[in-house]
Amino acid sequence: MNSREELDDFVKNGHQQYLPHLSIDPVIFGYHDQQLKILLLEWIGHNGWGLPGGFIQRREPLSQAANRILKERTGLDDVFLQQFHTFGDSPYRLEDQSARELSEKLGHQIQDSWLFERTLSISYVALVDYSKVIVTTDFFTEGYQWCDIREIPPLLFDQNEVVEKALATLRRQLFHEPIGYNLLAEKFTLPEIHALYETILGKKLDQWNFAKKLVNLGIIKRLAEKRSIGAHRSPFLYQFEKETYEAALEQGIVQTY
Amino acid sequence: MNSREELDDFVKNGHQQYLPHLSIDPVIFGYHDQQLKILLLEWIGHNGWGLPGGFIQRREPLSQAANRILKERTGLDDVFLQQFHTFGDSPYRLEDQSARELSEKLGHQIQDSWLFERTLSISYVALVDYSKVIVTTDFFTEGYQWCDIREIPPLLFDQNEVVEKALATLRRQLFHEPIGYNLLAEKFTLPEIHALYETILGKKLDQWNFAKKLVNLGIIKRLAEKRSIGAHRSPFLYQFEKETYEAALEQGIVQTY
DNA sequence: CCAAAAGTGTTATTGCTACACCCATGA
DNA sequence: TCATGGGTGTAGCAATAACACTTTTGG
Repeated sequence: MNSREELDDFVKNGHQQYLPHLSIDPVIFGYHDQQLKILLLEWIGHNGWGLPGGFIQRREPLSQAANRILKERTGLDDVFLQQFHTFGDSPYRLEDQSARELSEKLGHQIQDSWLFERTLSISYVALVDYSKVIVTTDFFTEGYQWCDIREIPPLLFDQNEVVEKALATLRRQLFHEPIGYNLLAEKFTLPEIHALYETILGKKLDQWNFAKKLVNLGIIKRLAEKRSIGAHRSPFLYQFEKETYEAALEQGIVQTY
Repeated sequence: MNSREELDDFVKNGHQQYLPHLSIDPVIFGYHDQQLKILLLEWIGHNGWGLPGGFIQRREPLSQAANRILKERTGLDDVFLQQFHTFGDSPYRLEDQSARELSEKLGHQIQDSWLFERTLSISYVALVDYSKVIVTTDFFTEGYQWCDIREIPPLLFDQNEVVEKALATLRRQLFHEPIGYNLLAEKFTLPEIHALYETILGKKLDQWNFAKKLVNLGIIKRLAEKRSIGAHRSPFLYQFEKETYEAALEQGIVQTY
């Protein structure tokens, strides 16, 4: 996967397998232990951090490509993954400079490559448990970090803007879908989901009101069981209400006048 | 613009000017006189209706391309236009069949064209006053209709799904932005904007509650003036609050827990 | 003065916020 | 029995929905 020959071939002939001018760039949020981070990859040459990305195979459905790319980088399947915007305005994306720089870093002297052409970025948000992720870097990257969302460094191209919009999307979705699906165990306690929401939203939420709202909206329901957590009162267990949520997905939010 | 030579050239060499594999397909909603319609174009050969569309010039920013395409078809500038999804999953979009059919209809025998390749569709919603529109068809279309949204016929490719999602987007936006901006005069009456909202949402709204909410949200404000409308009480005039709305645009909807 | 259109008021209900308070548990 | 974390109640306020009511206007 990483030999120089394969890389050369990818740079020169990748467009036979992949659609040119398009990339999929997922912003992968990782939650664990009340911390929210995003996955950044280090470009070869140590000159900058950027989002993971990938290309769409010529006959591969778009959403399948997004899932494949997520799996290639994280090893994970079946997580929250949602398209949120296609970026094609930034001046950075209009210049071939970016890919040319990359070429220099690689030590290649390639003048023509599909990678040097203008590329629009179809962006997705993903949300995973980063303690379960095994990161695999790609051709152009050789290191990674899970970076706290409050400490994001300047990224390549226009990706800081992409990350911002991704976070806004994630926060909005929180109110309309059971996003914690793959972050919490099948049965979870109120304090657990409460911490998750607080961390993603970046603010304190009243426990009681929070619980009442989630239950009222029909997103979660309380079970009869409790969990023993040692030296304290045993919390009830909850589950996501999958039917309610899927119905809500159909309709979207129905605000009324 | 419509000669056979030009068309031939476009089919054969258009990819030198435009990005292949990508199209912009705006769903153009037209409102007038309490009717909501969408613009459909008739494919050459009278075999089906579809959405207007266009391609992105190689060095043209995406949003500029969307605006250009809207202007080319409708003659209008500066209207509500918003990207909502990039479609790349439908089986129709994966087959080259679609463009090949088109070629047959054109009477051409072209075997290879960038137009025959897989194309992802970056879709936009637009909202215009259809009484102000002068429709111009493109290379591949030769007729048009403003079709009531309740009577949409089967469309080409996966475009029925696109239209549905567009309408959902439009209805959602209604609560977050002063969408009527280009549909109503600068100063308008409550009954006018009320009718607009009812028509777009497809349901009755209580006048009084509606007005109170819009004013509370700070989207519109009442002026001191009234308009004389003949044999009835003179309604007050209102204006959009542009500052409030642009601030709201930045933040998105801030739901709280 | 009447019909139609526009605008106003009022109430019941719901939901949200912000607290204060009580319970369970093992050290 | 105490510290800690978990769960409950409620009062006050704001938003909402439904509906009845009043005002304006030209004919």
